[in-house]
Amino acid sequence: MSEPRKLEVLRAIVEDYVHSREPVGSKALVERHHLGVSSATIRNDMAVLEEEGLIAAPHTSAGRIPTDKGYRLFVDRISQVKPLSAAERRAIHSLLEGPDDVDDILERTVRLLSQLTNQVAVVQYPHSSRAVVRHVEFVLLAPKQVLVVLIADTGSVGQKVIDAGSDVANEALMLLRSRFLGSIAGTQLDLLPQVLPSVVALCPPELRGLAQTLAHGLQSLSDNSREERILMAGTANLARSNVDFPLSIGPVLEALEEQVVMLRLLSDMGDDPRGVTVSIGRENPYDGLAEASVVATGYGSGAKVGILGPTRMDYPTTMAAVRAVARYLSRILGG
Amino acid sequence: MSEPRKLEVLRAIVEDYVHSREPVGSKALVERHHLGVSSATIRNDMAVLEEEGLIAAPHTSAGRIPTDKGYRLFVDRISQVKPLSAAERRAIHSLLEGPDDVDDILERTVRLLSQLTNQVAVVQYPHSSRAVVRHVEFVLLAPKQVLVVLIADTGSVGQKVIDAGSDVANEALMLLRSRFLGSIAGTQLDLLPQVLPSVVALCPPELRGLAQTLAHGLQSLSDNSREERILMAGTANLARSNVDFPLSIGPVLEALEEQVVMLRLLSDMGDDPRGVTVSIGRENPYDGLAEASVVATGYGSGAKVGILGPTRMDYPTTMAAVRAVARYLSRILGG
DNA sequence: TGTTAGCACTTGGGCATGTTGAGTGCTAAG
DNA sequence: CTTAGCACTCAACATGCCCAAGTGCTAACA
Repeated sequence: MSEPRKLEVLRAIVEDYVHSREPVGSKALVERHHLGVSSATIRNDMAVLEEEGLIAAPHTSAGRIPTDKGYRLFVDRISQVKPLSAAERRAIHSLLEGPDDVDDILERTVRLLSQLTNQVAVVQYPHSSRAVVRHVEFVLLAPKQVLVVLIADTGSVGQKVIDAGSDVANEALMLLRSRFLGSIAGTQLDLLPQVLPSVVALCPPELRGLAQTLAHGLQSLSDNSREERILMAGTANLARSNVDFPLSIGPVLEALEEQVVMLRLLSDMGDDPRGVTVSIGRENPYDGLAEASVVATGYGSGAKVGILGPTRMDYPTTMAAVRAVARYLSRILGG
Repeated sequence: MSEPRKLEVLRAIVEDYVHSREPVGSKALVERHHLGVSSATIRNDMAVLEEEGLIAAPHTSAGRIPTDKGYRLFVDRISQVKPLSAAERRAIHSLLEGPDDVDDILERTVRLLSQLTNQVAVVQYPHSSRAVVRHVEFVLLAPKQVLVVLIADTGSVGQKVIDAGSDVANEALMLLRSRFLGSIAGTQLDLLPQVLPSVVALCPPELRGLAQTLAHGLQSLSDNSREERILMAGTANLARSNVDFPLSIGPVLEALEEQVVMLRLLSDMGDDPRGVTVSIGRENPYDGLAEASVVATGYGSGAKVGILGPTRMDYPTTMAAVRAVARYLSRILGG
């Protein structure tokens, strides 16, 4: 038995199955692909593939479908990246236009990616650990309520309403604002916990209580901006692509709603800087995603973009789309 | 035939059907509810109800199920609000605790409401048309990039990165900041379009170009904050509640993803200040929601909260939950 | 006039049975 | 190592049958 042909057979099975959504048999295989051998030979090859756990038969007399392991081998060794169509290139390119606002860009990115792949697209907000404090603002909303705003040089803005406990004088607030601003402007967000206490200590004693509260607010804002968030689009694709072949959609929706789960998932995936990473079926750390695959890659300074879909998906095309989108995203947001 | 009994029969049908998910027949009806008459009588009543379009039979020899019109009559005239359980009250009450931040509160609200009702919960951000400018901030991110921040007295913060075209001096920016701040602090957001031009006109000629750009940014921010957004949770409930009985979930997910559709839907619903409004099945203006119902009500100063679920839902309980949550929400966010 | 019992009729769902066709594994020959 | 041939398996489909649930109608009744 020839090793190359065995792989060729696996490829054919994967491709046919992805396309037809039905178990594929030896006969159909020789007809649709010009492998130069008979169906009997294919059958032998398939028996070997099955022994190796790369394909499986749903029941005795049906064709074979790829296993998770089979898909894994497929994406690792067999598949070649498909070039994007002109229309797709154009669509991605148009991402370059429009406002620079991070939220806007990410929003459009997920929409685009979900349309491109017909899957659920997910994007993680850019990491801001290297972000630096640019501006601090305290705004008195009500006698005892202060709005704390923290602006980073990345353009990300965090806001939070805090309860001061007692009435706050606007002058005091302005004083504290310039104190804080003077001391922490230019400081990395993740260094704030170390810097803030000393700022508080230097405040006039009568303002120290308020300063403490405000410092607390600022810190939780910086935590918050480091706390990663995700954006997604295309959940309807889950329902569409599974009319015939039910990947049970409930658990998947649950996973998608739990940002924590998705974040964990994305960050657990290796970060091969050259290409996209794929996590297939039961490889996923979350049970609800046992029938789903995630195709993701990093962009910019380490955040992830990707898609989630049924294990039975068109990996080459999907991978190409994810990679292309990530590249453009890096370019726009600046590496 | 007695009119009250007819309604009683309809109520029984709705309740049984919601509970069992199966067409309900005359015999089962007399067994489960102590209507004082025989099944034959019920059959007569049912024939009338069917003639009036309130119930329908899926096929000749099956029980009846309520039509959209039947549900409508049910919620309008028959159903009585169910009191919430103690646990539910407690859950809602705990909403009162925790930070005052609008985003946080709304986030927790949708989660709670989706758990309470086992449906998809939706909440509209509070209207801010009456909001007033509290603060304006311009931050130089890069030589030609300015971050414009607009803070309203409601605590809502809008941000936007704008491209200045040419290099910007920080001093100029600070000057403009105090000009703008002085002129528009206290102005209602929706009056900005009228006020901003005069501010620009009063600027020193050499800064007028920049001022114009900034004014433009501010205005689009105010538009943006008036532009309404929604938050939702519990989409997984769609899948769960429909394992047996398929409301085709795809179109519904699509609708949910299109904020425009949902906003339209919510605002099209009347705003009965005393109670919740229900839109049933084909009453919905969006085709994808032909098998879905929306239960919503206003809170605070006119924004909506509600849930979306299959037409076959437990209206009394759901309505009670929505109403209760809306009340608490109003209380927290202030009327 | 409204209610009831009785009954003939309809029909979807469950079940047992039969048939088909795709697909397999094995064997023996090339 | 490949191939043709063949017996075998089994899901999917079809057919026929029966049953239970449910209806509509009619005639009797209060």
